[in-house]
Amino acid sequence: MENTKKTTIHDIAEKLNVTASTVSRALNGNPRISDTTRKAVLKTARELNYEPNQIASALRSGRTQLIGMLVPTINRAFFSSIIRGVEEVANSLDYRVIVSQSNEVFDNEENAVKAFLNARVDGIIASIGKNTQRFDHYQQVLERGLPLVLFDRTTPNLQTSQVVIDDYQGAYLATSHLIEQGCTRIAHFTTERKIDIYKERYRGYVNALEDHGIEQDVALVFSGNLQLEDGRSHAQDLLNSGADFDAIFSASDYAAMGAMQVLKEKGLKIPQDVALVGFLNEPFTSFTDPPLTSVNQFPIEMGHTAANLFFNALNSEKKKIVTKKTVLQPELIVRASSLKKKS
Amino acid sequence: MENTKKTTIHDIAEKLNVTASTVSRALNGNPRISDTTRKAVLKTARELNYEPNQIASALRSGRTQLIGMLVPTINRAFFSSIIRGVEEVANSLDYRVIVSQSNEVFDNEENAVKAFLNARVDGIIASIGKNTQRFDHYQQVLERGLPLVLFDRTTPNLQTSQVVIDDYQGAYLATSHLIEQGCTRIAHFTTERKIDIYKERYRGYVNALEDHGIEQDVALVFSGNLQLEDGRSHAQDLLNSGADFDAIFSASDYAAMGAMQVLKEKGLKIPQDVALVGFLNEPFTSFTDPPLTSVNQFPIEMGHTAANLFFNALNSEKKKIVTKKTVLQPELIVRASSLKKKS
DNA sequence: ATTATTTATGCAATCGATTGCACAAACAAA
DNA sequence: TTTGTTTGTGCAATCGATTGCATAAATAAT
Repeated sequence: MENTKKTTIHDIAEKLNVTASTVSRALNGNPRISDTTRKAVLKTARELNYEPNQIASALRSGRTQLIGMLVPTINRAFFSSIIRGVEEVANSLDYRVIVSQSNEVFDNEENAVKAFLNARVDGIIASIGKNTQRFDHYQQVLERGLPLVLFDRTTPNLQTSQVVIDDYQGAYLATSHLIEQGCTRIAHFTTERKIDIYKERYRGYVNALEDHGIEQDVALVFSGNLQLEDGRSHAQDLLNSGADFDAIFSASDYAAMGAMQVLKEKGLKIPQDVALVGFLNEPFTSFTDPPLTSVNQFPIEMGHTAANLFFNALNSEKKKIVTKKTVLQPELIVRASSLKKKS
Repeated sequence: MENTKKTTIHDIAEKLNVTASTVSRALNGNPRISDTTRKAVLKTARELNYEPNQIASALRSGRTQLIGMLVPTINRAFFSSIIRGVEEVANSLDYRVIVSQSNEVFDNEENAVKAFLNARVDGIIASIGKNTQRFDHYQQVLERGLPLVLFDRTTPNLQTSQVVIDDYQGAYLATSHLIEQGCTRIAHFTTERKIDIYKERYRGYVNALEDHGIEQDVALVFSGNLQLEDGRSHAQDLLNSGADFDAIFSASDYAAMGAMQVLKEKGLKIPQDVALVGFLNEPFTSFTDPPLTSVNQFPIEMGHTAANLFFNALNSEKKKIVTKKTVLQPELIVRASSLKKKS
């Protein structure tokens, strides 16, 4: 099997009667190597089918060309798209991406970061788990002088680069849109969880109402886990409460979908009776009936941005590490579920 | 910054007045180390916050504990779920997963495999691109004696372990189900592409008709790219042709969705006028109106299986490499789009 | 022609862990 | 007691590439 013993720089060196140092330098474009030698080395390397051993290189140089990427859930469209975005930038720069998922469990998150460090990744790009309160593991990354970029779910407790979406703005846009469509009694589905993003969405909702001179009615705000089932029960509760409402802005597409189902079951027309807006622009939103208006977070672009911040940090390590917070602007994707007026 | 110079086995050795060899053996559970020494080593390791350098270990031992995973598109539910499945098994065995995507471009696929080899992964798990006709790059993996597991999109040209779904069976189930619902004029959306999976689905469709004594009408078979738009145009063509049909079995959920849209636009009732079944059980299928019957491929389980085959191959390398083809059974998820009878 | 400088390579240590072989000490068998 | 085993460690090479320092050869400066 091991007939094709891998060729090393020593094989090339031997064949050309030079040393491995010379070969190494030639291959790495060191200017102190003569043109003749360089060409000979490259030629022989090709002939012998030489492929550099990145492990050996990594051991000596300390650079593995690996990025550890940690997400809560790999197979959710938002996160897999971000992974995709990161992968695209990383690959173009000859870096590879190792992925792990925390499943929102703190221990998994901690272990994954440790595993990344043991694998000697050159840095980490991560989104924090919902229940994470301690950040020692991330702090360690920074203490080692490695780049750490947080995306979407971040924390002010870590002094490091971040990419987030302007959740406030997304919610503001969504709510304003509903108001422009003539809605005045707009319910909101949110969550009690301590993640900033939901607080921001709530704030955007409240401020948009205010700015349009609509008084907020706290009876129209419902808290839960923002899953499909939560949306269903919130909608039931809304209907049972007898409260007056003509729109729902949900901080999640799933909950919006649950509401859509219940409303349709009760014979209500969307958007005529109740206009509906979700959040995240999940792939399914364009396939519902009616298609669901939502807020696009541009996850692939977010991945690109995260990767760019990563490489910025990686290359500026010499000096002071510059931490930068990038805020991306979301876009409201208007679909039939909220379009009461012909535009 | 580099205050915390990483501790190595030599630091531990020095502190205990033994050699690095002893420390290494103690840490790796070598039985030739005395209990006292082992305990002392472990204690000191903990005290000094020792973390093994996997790169050094990899260089010497030849094992990186890395799996290269190649998919056509990271951010598609089917593939991201498979990644998730692989990650779960790999992480539990202290392996990490590097992901790359080919975007169905041959060059990308070739480069990704090369990059994996340079990173010295311990093996590769991959799904072949749609347009791939040459397999030299994969052949090289095998020649190096590395495990290679193909999933979903495989090829008979490579002698290696594979996991596939029984596409034939999935299509057979889907078609039979439509027949049981009373449909006899069942259209089929497929593609001309040379991938086995679509041929198998077509075969399942044909055989199910046959087995139920229904003559196939080739006028009801449409070929395209199985995207939403293809589904739409096939549906238009079907309607325009004036052909008699009471059901559509599409080899893709997207195309089925396109058809659903057109049929609804034309005022046809689903499933009363036309029953509809898709394939792949995309996340959106449960959110359409009516919800779309589809064939579940159990992607996470497929990932588990692929990972298990991988580790089997990895551990049996000594002897002859056993190549194993695993065929998973799909499940028909019946939803309202095809339910004409109350069950 | 002699000294100074540049240019192109070689030498040898290093990154951190692993491992075959050797060997002293402790113990068992004769 | 003497010989034979077992047990526990050490020695030193090795994995493959990188890199600071030294040096010979070639070229430039005086």
